[in-house]
Amino acid sequence: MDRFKTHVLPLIQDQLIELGAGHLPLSRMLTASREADQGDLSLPCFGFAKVLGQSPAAIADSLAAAIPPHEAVASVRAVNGYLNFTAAADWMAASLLQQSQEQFTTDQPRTVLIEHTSANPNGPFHVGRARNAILGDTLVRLNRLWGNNVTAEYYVDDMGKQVAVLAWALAELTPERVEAILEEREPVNAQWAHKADHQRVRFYQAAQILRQDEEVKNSIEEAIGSLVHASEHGDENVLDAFQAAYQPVLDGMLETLARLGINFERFTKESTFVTNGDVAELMETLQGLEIHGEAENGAHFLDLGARGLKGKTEFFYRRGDGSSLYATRDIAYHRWKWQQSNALVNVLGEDHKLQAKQVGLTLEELNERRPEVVFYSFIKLPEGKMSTRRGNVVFMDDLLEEAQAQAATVVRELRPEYHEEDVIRIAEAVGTSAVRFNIIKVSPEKGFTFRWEDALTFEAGSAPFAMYSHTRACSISAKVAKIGRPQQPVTVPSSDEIPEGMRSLLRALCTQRDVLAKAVEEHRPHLFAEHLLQLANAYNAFYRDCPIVDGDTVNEFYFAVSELARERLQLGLTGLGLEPLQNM
RNA sequence: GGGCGUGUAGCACAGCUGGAUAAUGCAUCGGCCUCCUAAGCCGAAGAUCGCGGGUUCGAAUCCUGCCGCGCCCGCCA
Repeated sequence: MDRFKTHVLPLIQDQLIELGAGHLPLSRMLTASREADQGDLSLPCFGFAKVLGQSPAAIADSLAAAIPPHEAVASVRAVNGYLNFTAAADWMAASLLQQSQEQFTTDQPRTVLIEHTSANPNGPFHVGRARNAILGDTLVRLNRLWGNNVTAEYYVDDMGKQVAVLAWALAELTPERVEAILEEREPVNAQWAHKADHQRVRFYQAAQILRQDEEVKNSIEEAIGSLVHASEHGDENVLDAFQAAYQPVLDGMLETLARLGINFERFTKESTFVTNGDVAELMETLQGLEIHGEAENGAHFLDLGARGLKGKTEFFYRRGDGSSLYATRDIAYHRWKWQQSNALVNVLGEDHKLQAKQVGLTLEELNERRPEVVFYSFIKLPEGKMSTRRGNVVFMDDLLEEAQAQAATVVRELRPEYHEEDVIRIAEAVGTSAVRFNIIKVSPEKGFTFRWEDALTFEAGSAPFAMYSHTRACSISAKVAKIGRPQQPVTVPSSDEIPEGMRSLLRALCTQRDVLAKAVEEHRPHLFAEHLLQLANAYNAFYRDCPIVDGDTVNEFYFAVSELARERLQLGLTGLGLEPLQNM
């Protein structure tokens, strides 16, 4: 509706200048109407009352009377001090049918580096980690849809304690010992027994249990501590051993993510910045800063209280032994990232808020910009927080398998005529899409409790609902293709010949681009998800009210609108990582 | 204790850069398959917007106090 606004704005502006209120920020005041029956754009006239010395209702009335007719405007009405504009259906249809691809994407594309997921490679991907990956990948997709040039990057934590624990366990424990330690827990799901992430996490979990054991914990701690120490000083043998330990796990995790349609262009290892000297150079630079401080044992910190940080203001970036900390490496990483891209977006769990603030303030201290960060609240289970260490998790592999199975049950029931291979293909698309949508439709800062019954809903308000509208459009498309008829130009009928069911569809099609722009600029994919449901819903009303094929005759105008909607539904589904099936 | 976030119908959730009758889905109740796929459509009922104060012509939205929940406050990652 931004295009509608560009037509309406000058019409009002001229009248306001005449009335003597031309200086007010009209563009900001003219906003989308809240209810569909109010129109498309509304101008509250309360703000003019004081300046003009008249009641809002009187101002709205006189504006309504003075606005000249315009092809884009169906009606201007004054209601309760509001001036409501309704877009003309024929104008919407005509401008939508003319719009080219270039007009849909941004005219100022950015180069954006989006870092997301970056989960420690110590075990299978679980639902608790999924919000990051799904949020991040959706941001990647929406940015691309908007015309931005995007790199999706996974920052591999290849030198921390978690990897050290994994490497230690793989070197020191036998499979038999591991299973003996874990006998209280559920065994590995046989279906995933071949996947290294599921195999190796057992070693990790066993080690975590041993680390609690009074008899051996000291010696283990010492062994792991020396591994961590060596990795932080860039010991290549240790780093190689770490990589040998985690790479198969990471590969397993990526296999899971790929099933959800999530892929990365680049993997950057944390240790890179230690071995190439960036971290050492960074620490030297930080030492020269005005806010630098040193503790008794030789550890270094910055006093970020001087830069507005509240609470604990000392930010330690160097240990007493001279080694770096995770945040220090993260700063080096960010300086490197700024050389790759002119916009940085990070997707982080809310537990990283303080850390991100420290990194951001330090980057500013170094005359770099801070990245844009999208924080999300954790996904918990009804029983509580998920944890790989404790083993109370829902693995993504299990969830996707279950989703597919449930979807297959539905398909078999609804479409008994389908062949089994089609059932599986459709069920896979429906299952993975439903899982993604269930998570992406909720705004990230909201706490999220994972429930099987929510994740596996295929009704209105879910991914399959939107996918279903798309298949309806596809089947019309196929039906029309089969009829085969001479190509003729589409003529848009006058507004009063356009049924109500089509109006809501035209409106939804008109607002899609505005919503995409907002979702991308504000990093809020759920807005776009919400809109896709609206679009699908509007398509269903159109489908009901506007029969396209009647025997051998095709209503060309309806068909053109249906085709546009089909393309836009497909675009919306793809943008959210949902699979646009032809039939389901 | 301090910082950040969150609290909206039975459940889940949108709206939060102030504006009209607080949107949507599930669940509940009723209607629609000789008709382009009913994973759909139409309708009904359901909300002291956590509680108290304040600012404003106008507050779910802004400020403030309290209460509940989450995360953080490591020379861990």
